[in-house]
Amino acid sequence: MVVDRSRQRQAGQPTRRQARCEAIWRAVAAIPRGSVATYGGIAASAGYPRAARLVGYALKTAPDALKLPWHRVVAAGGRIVFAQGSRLHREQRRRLESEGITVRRGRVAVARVEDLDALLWGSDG
DNA sequence: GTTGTGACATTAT
DNA sequence: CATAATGCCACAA
Repeated sequence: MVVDRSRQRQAGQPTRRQARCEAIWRAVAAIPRGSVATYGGIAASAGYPRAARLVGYALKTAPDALKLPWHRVVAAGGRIVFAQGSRLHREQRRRLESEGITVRRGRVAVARVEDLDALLWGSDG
């Protein structure tokens, strides 16, 4: 049995990044309509706690064909990560309000977002 | 191998 | 509430 520490991955196998991105994409796709989740919550739901930044990377590189509900992903405290006035900010706000979620001063008008992403991992929703 | 950066989070000040 | 410092994972130079 050969032991190649430097190149464990076989040719054609998915890279770590790809595997993580796929898990993250699935977690994002699982966000119920009308709810919002945090980057950290998605990372945890995907099985990678503390990988909130990776969620951002995954969303940025996500193929449009997946039609992911990226607008349901907000930062801790329900804040929209995009700068107010930016195109993506208005886009996300518009999509959220389209689902009945109110946005005030760059934040979703949800009492506790943590409770929401908490129901994502544990409860059936 | 080091440094800088990014759709982030947490903690300290 | 605003800033700064760390931690986190992955990528680009």
